[in-house]
Amino acid sequence: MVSTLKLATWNVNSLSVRLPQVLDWLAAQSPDVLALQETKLTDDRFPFDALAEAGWQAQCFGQKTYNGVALLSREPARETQRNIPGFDDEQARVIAASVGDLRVIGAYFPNGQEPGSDKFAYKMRWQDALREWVRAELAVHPALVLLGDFNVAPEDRDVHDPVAWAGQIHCTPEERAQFQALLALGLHDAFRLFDQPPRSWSWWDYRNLAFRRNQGLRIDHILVSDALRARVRACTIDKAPRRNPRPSDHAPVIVEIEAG
DNA sequence: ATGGCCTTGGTACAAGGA
Repeated sequence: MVSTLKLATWNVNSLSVRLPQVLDWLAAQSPDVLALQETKLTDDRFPFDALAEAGWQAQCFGQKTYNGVALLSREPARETQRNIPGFDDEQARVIAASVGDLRVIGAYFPNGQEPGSDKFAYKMRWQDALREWVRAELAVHPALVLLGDFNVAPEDRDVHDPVAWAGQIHCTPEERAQFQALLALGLHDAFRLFDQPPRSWSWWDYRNLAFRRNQGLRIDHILVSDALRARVRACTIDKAPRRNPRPSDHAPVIVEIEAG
């Protein structure tokens, strides 16, 4: 029997609010690794105990009110790295660790707010730094997964209404070029390694009945390195948690990788 | 319609998200 590793990413929009849903989802899906974004918790408030009781190890890197990332895993994580080395950042957006034979980088990319804004410039600068660090990580760890909330819809087919969104945040040429520059390091969008249903999104606005109308964006991604590409068996978006009462606005994305 | 929802902080509403 060939065993597979299951990794997932989920922007939970407050781990305090979503903890019961995260525990339910972990029990149902039993992933090997779950990368969380927007935990919105300082590390002293991280729910280690509830997760440990359910059998999950946790590495966290949080801050008050905004951002915050974590890696949950069945097996202990090694060589944990918080944020991008050499890039001075007050915002908690990256947590990386080794699990099994994989290097796993969980990331919450800046939103960017509006093209031309200071926040957009930060989004670009942050991605320049991330890319150079990932390049170095790939040289040391060829079996690498970069997953998280990338805050970019890579192509028009990742947008429910490409005309309305043209040039808007998440859809600008600059953001899409950044995504392509990541792929150019030798990474692959795991979701697009497979035939997928049309109109597949990972985020739906809370407003306008957007989920019911399936009006969303695919902005949460899992990139796998060249060395892993042939081992990827599936990549899916799990819409079920978006149907929960009080859901996150994002759905989890899951990848299955043949064990090395 | 520069909207509509959700979360935090904090206790009214502003900021941020996408």
